[in-house]
Amino acid sequence: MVIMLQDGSEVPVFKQIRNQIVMGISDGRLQPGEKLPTVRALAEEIGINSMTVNKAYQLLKQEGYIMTDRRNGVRVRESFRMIPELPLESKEQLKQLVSEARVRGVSREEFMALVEEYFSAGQG
Amino acid sequence: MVIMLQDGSEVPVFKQIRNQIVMGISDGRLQPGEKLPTVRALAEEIGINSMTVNKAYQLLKQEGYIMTDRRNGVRVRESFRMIPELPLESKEQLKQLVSEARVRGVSREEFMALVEEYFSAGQG
Amino acid sequence: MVIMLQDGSEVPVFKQIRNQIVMGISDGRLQPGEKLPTVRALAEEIGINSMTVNKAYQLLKQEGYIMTDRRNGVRVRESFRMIPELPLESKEQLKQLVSEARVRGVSREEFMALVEEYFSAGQG
Amino acid sequence: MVIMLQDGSEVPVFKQIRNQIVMGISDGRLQPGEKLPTVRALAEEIGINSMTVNKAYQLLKQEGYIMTDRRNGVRVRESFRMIPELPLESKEQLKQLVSEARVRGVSREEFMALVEEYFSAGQG
DNA sequence: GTGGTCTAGACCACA
DNA sequence: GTGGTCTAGACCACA
Repeated sequence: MVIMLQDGSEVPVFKQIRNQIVMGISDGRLQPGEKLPTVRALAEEIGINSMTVNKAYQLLKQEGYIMTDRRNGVRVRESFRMIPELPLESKEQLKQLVSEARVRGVSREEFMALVEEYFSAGQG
Repeated sequence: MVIMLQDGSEVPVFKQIRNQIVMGISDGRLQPGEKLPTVRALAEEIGINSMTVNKAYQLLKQEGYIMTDRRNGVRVRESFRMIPELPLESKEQLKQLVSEARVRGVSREEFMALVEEYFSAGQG
Repeated sequence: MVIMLQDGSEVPVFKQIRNQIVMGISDGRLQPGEKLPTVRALAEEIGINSMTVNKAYQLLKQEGYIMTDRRNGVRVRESFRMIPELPLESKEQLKQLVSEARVRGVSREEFMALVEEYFSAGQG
Repeated sequence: MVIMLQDGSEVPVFKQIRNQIVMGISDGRLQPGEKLPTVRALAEEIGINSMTVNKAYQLLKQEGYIMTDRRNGVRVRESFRMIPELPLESKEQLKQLVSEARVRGVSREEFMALVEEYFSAGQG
């Protein structure tokens, strides 16, 4: 999976990496148990410092998405055993996005269509 | 409308203010043409630096949600003349939220239900 | 509260800081809502890099013990709303310590006495 | 006795092996004088590098739990001749665990109950 | 000033 | 080689 950094983004680099890996897992480009590039390899590939990759991996590990160990490098977790619910913070973000849509005159249907589209991405 | 700042939030204060005003407009608590408190008044009410409120107002003005004139202070715009579409950045955020939901095992239906709920908030 | 680093310790510096702050909260030397030193101040006081202090604070924040914001600096959280249970990892550690004690011939009573002593430290 | 490695654990493999053997001795699954598998045999059984098993055995030997001789291989010591006291480091760990418990609202009684449970494991 | 991010570079334990 | 830690130093947005 290719990680693409957005250049002028507000989102910090380590968060962008984290986000893209979560998306990769979500749409099936990254399979459970699949090996991720080593900290150094990814750092070199993207052209950033390895501490930054490390930070992204630490975050993903803490969130339960990946596992790191010195024997096997970094791998996507086999099972996520998370509560099947959006975290509160994500709900707040969604609420904000809906507000945004409403104010701008985006209809419920159009918004739903977007959600549909994103939900169907990747593994259908 | 009361602005409530979240204490330990990651979201910067100026952004919180901006977000809550957009939500207020979205759910009808703030009507088109309605007068907003002055920068100084709001700053005092919330107990923060007025530079921060100013920053929020500047952003809202630039986004086309409010307008200021020297005689009438700050008011919600009568009409927004915006393209009825989510900005690209918001779309990206939504995509990320959907990924997050999918990875966590939140179903399309549950996600849709949340969207429904938020869309119906306020002006129903 | 004074943070004391152990020199030759296996425990990484950022973890030592984290541990001592948790102990400080536990025994009442750090009160809910109390202000902690700034990242830079603590770094200088201990004589280490501020990134390391930052790392400790990030961890504490993520665990829900402290709050950081640009207005108020770093503060101990008012309420912890955690599940009143030891995390699995801590239970495993305790199990290991008990094994250690048993093998070495430390009696149940002696072990309990230690626990009592530590439980009574500080706020009695 | 079967050694089970935890996959994504923070605890290094050699330490996991050491810990489990100590627990085995503690709860009676390993008897004084009992023969342990050779380094190579255990390494093969677990599927790891024999250097790692060797490291675990070295540590156990140095701590006085096991002994090796060329003729009889590796065996659990008959008697441990240790001071019946927890090493300082273990005491510090226990102190930290108690802090953790207190901060999280785990009562003295609940903590004691855990200790009881672990003390009673195995040989009752 | 304050927390947060990022880099270049070094070093370490583990495997 | 691999993840992890730490430093010195720079820079940024926010307040």
